[in-house]
Formats: sequence, C-alpha cells, structure tokens
Amino acid sequence: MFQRVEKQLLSLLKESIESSYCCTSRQPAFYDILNSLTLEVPKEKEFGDFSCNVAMRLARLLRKDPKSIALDIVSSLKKLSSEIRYDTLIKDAEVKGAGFINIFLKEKVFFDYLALINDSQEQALKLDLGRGARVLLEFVSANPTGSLSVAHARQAAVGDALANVLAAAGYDVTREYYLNDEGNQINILGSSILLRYKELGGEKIEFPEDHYQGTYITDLARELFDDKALRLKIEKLSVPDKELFFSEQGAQRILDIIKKELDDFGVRFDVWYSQKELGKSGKIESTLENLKKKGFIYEAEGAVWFKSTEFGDDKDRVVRKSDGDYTYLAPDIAYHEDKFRRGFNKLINLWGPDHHGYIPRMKAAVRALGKDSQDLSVIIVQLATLFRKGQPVPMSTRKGQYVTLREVLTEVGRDASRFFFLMRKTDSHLDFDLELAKKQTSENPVYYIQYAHARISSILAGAQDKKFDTKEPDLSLLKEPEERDLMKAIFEFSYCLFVCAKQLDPYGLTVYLQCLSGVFHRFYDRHKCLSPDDRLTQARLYLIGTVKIELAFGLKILGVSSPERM
RNA sequence: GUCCCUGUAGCUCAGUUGGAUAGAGCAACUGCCUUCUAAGCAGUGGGUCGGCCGUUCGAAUCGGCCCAGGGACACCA
Repeated sequence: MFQRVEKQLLSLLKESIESSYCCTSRQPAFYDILNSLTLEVPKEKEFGDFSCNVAMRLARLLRKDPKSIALDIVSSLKKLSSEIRYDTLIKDAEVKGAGFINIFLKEKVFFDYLALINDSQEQALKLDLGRGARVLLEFVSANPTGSLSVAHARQAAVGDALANVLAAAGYDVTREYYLNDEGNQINILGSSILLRYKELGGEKIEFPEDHYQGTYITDLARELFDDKALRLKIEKLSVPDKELFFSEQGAQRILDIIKKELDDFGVRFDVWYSQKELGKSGKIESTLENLKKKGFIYEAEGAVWFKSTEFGDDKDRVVRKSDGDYTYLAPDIAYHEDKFRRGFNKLINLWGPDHHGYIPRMKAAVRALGKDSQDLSVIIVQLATLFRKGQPVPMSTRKGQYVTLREVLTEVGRDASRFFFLMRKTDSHLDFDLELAKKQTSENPVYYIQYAHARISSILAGAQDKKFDTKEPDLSLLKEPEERDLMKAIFEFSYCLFVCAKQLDPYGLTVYLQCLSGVFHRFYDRHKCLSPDDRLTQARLYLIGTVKIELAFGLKILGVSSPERM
C-alpha cells in the first residue's frame, strides 16, 4: 500500500513537472532528474506526509529560483489531483523552506489501509518482492564441538528473524545449518573425549593445550563410560577405530545439545547439511575438476591452488594441502556449488566477524562457478558484548570458558534476549546489558512493545464483553491528531518491511515497533477507546485492532511473543 | 604494513540513495492513576556530529588528509 501510494504520487509529480516545463527544457539532464524523482517522509509532520526536493535539483538547470519552480509544480499538481483519477490521494500540497514540495495525503488513503488489514490480516502486511527468487539462508553453522556461544546466539536471532523478514517480503526461504562434522576440530574433539574417558578408567593422561578444555568434555566421556554395554564395545575397537568412534559420538551428542539449544531459543532450520556427507558424495572432486577445466585450479609447491586472484582476491588460495588433505575452502566451494545446483538463486550467509577476510575468496569462488558475485551475500554478524551493571562480562575463550546461549536464555528469557540481539544493525557491535534485559520496566524496549499489545488486547476483550456490533465503522470519525498519527504509523509498516528486506537486516523492525508502540501509548493516554459515543468507540476499536495485528506480526517476525495480558 | 568497520548528548545508539530547527531511549529533575493495564503519558536540562580541507543552493551524510578505537590478513576451521 505504501509503495503503491508512493508510486502514484511520483507519477503525478512527474506529470506536473512535465506539464509545467516540457516546452522550456528538453535537455537530457532534465529527464535524468525527472526519471530519478524521489520522495521522502519528513521527520516533522508539519512538512506533510511526503516531501519532494525536485525543485532544488531543477533550479540550476532551469536557471530559476527553486521556490517559484516549486510553486509552478504545486499549482499544476493541484490541478491534476482535482481530476477524478487522483481525487482520493492528495489533500493538500504546499511549498516550504528552500523549495520543498510537501504533500498531505487524504485520510481516505489511511482508512483504506485499515480496512485492508482488518479484512486480510497478516496477508495485507506482506510484500511481493521475491519474484520467484529462491533464497538459501545459511546461518549459525557452528562446529559441533561445544555449546553455542553468545556470538552464535546473535547469529541465530538475526538469521531466524531475517528468514522471517524475507518470507514476509515474498521470498521462498530455506534455512540451513552447515554442519562441520569432520576434519581437524572434530578429531581433536574425539581425542579430547577419549583422553577424559581414559582418565575415568584410572589412566594417567596428559591433556594437550589445543584440546577442548571444558568440563562438558568430561561429562560426555562419563556418559560413554557409564554405559557398560557401550564400554565393552569400545574395548574391542582398534586404536584408530576408537578415535573415530569418539569423534562421531562426540559430534553427534553435541549436535543434539545444539539442536535443543536452538529449539529452546525458538530458532528452527529446514536443512542440516553435513560436510561429511558432502565429502562422501564425491562433489568436492567434481567441483574441483570442473574448476580445473575452466583453468582456475593449478598445482604448485606440492599443493593445489584456486586462482582466486582472477576474481579480485589478494592472493591465490590452497584448496588441497601438500599432505593431500583438503583445506576448508575446497568443501566450501563444492557446498556453494551444490546450493546453486539445488535450485537456489540467491545465497545469503551469516558469518562471524572472524570470517571477514574469507569473503573475497568465497565471492571469487562463486564467480569461478559461473555465477554473479551478487548471487551470494555475506552478512557479518558483529559480536555482542555482554554487560552487567555497566561492567563488561569477562570472556575467555581459553579453557573453554565463554558465555553460552543457554546462559543468556536462562537468565533473561527468550523474548528479551532475541529482541536485544536485534536492536542494533547486524554489522555493528552490540552492547547487551543483561540487567536491563531482565528489567520488566519501561527502560526495556521489549516490554514497551509487548505492553502496547497487551493493552490493546485488554481493551478489545473489554469491548467484546459489551458486545459491540460488527458493522462497518465510520472511520471519518477519527479526527484527533493522535488518531491521524497512529494511522500514519500503521501505514509505514510495509515500508519498514521493504527496507529490512532490501538491506537484509531485520534490525529496522525493532525501531519501527518501538515507534508504533509509542504512538499508540500517546493515543491511549489522551483518548478513551471505549467512549460514550458508540460509533466513535467502533471506529477506535477498529483502529487499535489494526495496531494489534501489526504489532503481533512484527514481533512474530522477530521471534518475540505478543502476550494478551501482562 | 595492507584492507575493513566504528567515532553524534553523561551512557547506548537512530539519523530514510546529501535536505528543513541533528533525534530516541536510559540516567538527572518535575508533574499526571475514584475513569479501557502507571510495564504508561507530559515536561525541563543536556551537542564544536573526532579534526582540518574540499565538492554545492545545502554536508553528520559524499571526496581527500590526519587523530582515536575495534577487527581481519594460514597448506586452521
């Protein structure tokens, strides 16, 4: 709806400018400006619902004062808008400041939107940007060598919300977790558990520094040790088989823990993609063979290299080490080729900041595979620093001591933690105040929004008891400035969703929902919904019902609940 | 050393492809509940937008050079 109104206004403006100046200027520059017209929503409401700066941009070209240009445009705009096809759109237009054209919309535009939302609920809020694009969103993808950390928690919160945003914007989205279930780290995991297992058997062991230090390793070892049947089986294994067994068992059991953590966090995945299976499938070999045929793979210094410099990387990268093992890059290229092969045409990866330097080579790989580098978007999810009473919570990755997703979830709960992880732009650092997130006061933005939802629910429940009839309300009774503010805020939902989808960042929704809640709270404070006038009550219930639908949908996208009462 | 990100109120941050008087929340202070949920609302104070130069009708925003903080630069994953 927002987009449609914006488009209509733009074409109306274009027509006005053409009719005012087509004879005086036919220069290409004139049409450049005409074709790149933009509208903005002014911060101050006295400047209208939309504003356009085209008069200033035309001033030099037309050698005319921007104010008088704006006046010319406005007068022909008014003439046009009085014609039947536009007479439901513009209430007024005026020139202000250096030459801004400020447009005020007719309330009918807002009324129509309210009706639309009340008729088709969430459906009215969704967009149609996808156009058949199949999106593969890969996120978290943490190695199954330990519990998820706060860093993973933010990636999970962002990834899940982004998937919801894109789905709401009309994309076909698949959520995937790339499971690093083989390789060095998994071997070390197996070896770590095996050592602890031996220790439990009374053996004296030396525990290397590069092994996993956490107590959960001992817990896993104990699980295996305490299972007598399993222990007998383990005794019979040869040394290499034993190593393998512990690696597999460890990875499997930790994966179960991770799945449970994500589930409790409300984050779900459609596909768990195993690197081990990828290796077995022969896809790595065929991908490298394919690239070799294209001339992007060569051998040197005993290793196999990917010619990523061909596509703008700083230097070429090893895909197969001189000892014959693949580097991480080899299966990753194959994995991305497989993503495309499965029919996805838009790949989005959420990575931690430590993978920042990895982007150019992955982009290079995508291009080497014959795709456009735009087909892969990598979003760096910056770290969240935890604070308690204004002091940063110390974090040590050594000795396996790090704050886990589970701890944050247990301490502040799902709603607050998910919301807090989304409160800043994804690629910006985030300060997460545990004490603030726990507070159930106005200081906490989550409760501010949820409270607005609960208040509306409560009013609607009260109204239901009084059995208001369901006939079409007379929205023209909504004349108070706070009511208009609310309608305008409601109107901007789809624009917010549009921006979030374009920027691949759900963060904007947290800002919008706080704003919408604020406008509602101000309206609530000044006006009674349940007024003595039944027809007004009817209209106001209709209005706040729409707010409720938007709040609930917005919160659902963010993975936060919308309580009926608080 | 090279590249990337960040620098806006006491704190955490917004600032819509350059727009109108730079905003919000928190913190501080002051008011508002016999009336739909005070987890709310209203008000007050608080700024050299890191610095300098440039681009133009117009710069927090774009460009250049500095200053400060963070991160990335493996035949690890």
